Amino acid sequence: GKGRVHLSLGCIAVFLVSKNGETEAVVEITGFYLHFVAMVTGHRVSSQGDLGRRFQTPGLGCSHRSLCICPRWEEEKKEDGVKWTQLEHRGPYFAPLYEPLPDDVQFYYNGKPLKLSLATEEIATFYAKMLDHEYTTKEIFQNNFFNDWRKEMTSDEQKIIKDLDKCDFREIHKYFVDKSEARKALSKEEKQKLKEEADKIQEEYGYCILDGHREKIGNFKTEPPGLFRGRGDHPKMGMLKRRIMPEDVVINCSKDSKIPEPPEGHKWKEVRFDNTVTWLASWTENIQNTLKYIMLNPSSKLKGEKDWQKYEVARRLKDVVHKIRAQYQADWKSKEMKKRQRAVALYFIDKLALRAGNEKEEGETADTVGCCSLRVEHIRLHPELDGQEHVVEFDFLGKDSIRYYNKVSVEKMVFKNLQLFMKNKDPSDDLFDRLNTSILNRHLQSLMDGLSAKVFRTYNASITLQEQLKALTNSEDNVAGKLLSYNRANRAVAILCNHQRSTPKTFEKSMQNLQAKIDAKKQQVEEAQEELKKAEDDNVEKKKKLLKRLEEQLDKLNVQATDKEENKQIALGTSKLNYLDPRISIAWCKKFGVPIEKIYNKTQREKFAWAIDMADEDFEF
DNA sequence: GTCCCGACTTAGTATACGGCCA
DNA sequence: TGGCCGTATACTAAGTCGGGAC
Repeated sequence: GKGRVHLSLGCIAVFLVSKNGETEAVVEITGFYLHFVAMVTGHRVSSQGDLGRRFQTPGLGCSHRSLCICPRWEEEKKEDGVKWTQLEHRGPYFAPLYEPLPDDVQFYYNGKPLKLSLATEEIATFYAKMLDHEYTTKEIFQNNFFNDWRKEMTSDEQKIIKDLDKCDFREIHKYFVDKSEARKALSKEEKQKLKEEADKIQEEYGYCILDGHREKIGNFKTEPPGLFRGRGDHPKMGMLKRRIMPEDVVINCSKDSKIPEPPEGHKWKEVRFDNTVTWLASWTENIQNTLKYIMLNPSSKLKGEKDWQKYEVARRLKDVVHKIRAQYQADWKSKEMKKRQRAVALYFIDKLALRAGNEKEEGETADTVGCCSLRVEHIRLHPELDGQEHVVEFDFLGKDSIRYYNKVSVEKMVFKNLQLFMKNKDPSDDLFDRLNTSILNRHLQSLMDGLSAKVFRTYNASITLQEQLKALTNSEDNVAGKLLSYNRANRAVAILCNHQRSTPKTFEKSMQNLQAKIDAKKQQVEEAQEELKKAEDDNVEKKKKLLKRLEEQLDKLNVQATDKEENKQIALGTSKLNYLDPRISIAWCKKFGVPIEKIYNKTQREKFAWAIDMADEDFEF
């Protein structure tokens, strides 16, 4: 035919069958691989490859047995903004109800046991569970908790419990510690039973049917009540997060589907049939008064296509980025202050992969900033520093209160502009006082369809990976060596995007373990060398072989240690999952003979199924 | 232009799981 | 077989961004 058909692993034959003047791709398969790209007709197929059809494991509503060729209506392009034509699900799975403490587990006030009402007791257990967490030592946390707790007390309790310092939760705390120990110590059979129960819930509530396919839901459980744990210096830490009731929940599904039943004796807040959104249920949480949603798992077609689209936008940026850079450089000299600020901010976003930086409501969240919301106090200007000219020193808290610290040598014009922007301002004033994210994004949109600040992060992350892989991979290396190169390329991106993690608690110990292994291996290598020297003629080859194997093993361990050390405080996962076009990695795997499983685990392979189907070794971002 | 909100992506950490070794 | 350890998954907070009201 006119199009190309991509064959996936396990695919043994493709037929094009004409039926009623329309052609269908019929795919015969072997083994388990049920993901395909095949082009069902009526569809334009570009040589780069449309996403095409990903055939899926058949689910409810699908009559095909071994693979699923969707009914025609699904092939039709949906109207603008329409996300689905059919959506059926069971509604959320609610957090288990509170189980009262046994009578022998007591709360003490001022040294005396005090029996609490059920509601008061439940909230007390939230605090008790967190007793050995650093949170409970913070004054804001304690105050917020105590305030909210008192609100839920009976008036009698309110009269007695007036001082958190006089509250003794230790017995309750111990009860929960013991309980979790007991859970761990359960026999194999008991654990198995628990697992089966969880699987049953997953099976019942964890999937929905979307346009004829059974799709996995991302978060099908409502969030249990507890104490809010914000990140960083959060003014609301310790506040009570209420229990979500069916009466709080809005259900979204299709009109003609089986509408989920609320739990007995309850009703939904609302049932709506909105096919322009992708969520299945929503509720308003009480801490920030914002909406929370139940949505699909990243493995779903809906999410996959969106993800693919995101990378396609970033690839389009690649074509125009030179022009955009030239323009913002020219704008550094603009007569309009507004334009200059926009141009400098965009330069930061492009060069340093900063986030856009929306305004935040003061006092409602931790004080964090992004590019547009930078304040004067967040940068320091050094005309000269460590032998470099025009150095900008950044020091601020970004998303999740992760510190961004960086010293960057910038163009002279940028430096001068920054001096200008900071003139006559207080440290707490906005650096870019004539700019915000909506102005910036409106401008970006005018430069390229679909362009916004975050696209630069995606683009720069992906292009960096591609370049680093090219620079670092040595085709002579063994798989372990190639993987080290991959991790280093990945790490370059994580550093660019400032993806950090706290050093794992077990880091030192596991490093020691690894070092011990290395030492032991070294010893073995030395011994093998001795043996080889002493070996008789007919034994030399054998000894050589052994030595070689040991040396390779030692090599591998050393590589592991290097990798581990370099990764100590850097989180690779976030960029891998959200910023790096998976087709780059897949192409690299194919080109250098590295199994994809070495790069992506099962969940990640499911998420990136679209890319695994699509990318061949020549893929270029 | 500003403010607000809804929908969606991106983020780090806590915990569960499962394989390996003594 | 039980405990240890590294990895995978669960969890949910915290961003981005566009659209509508004013």
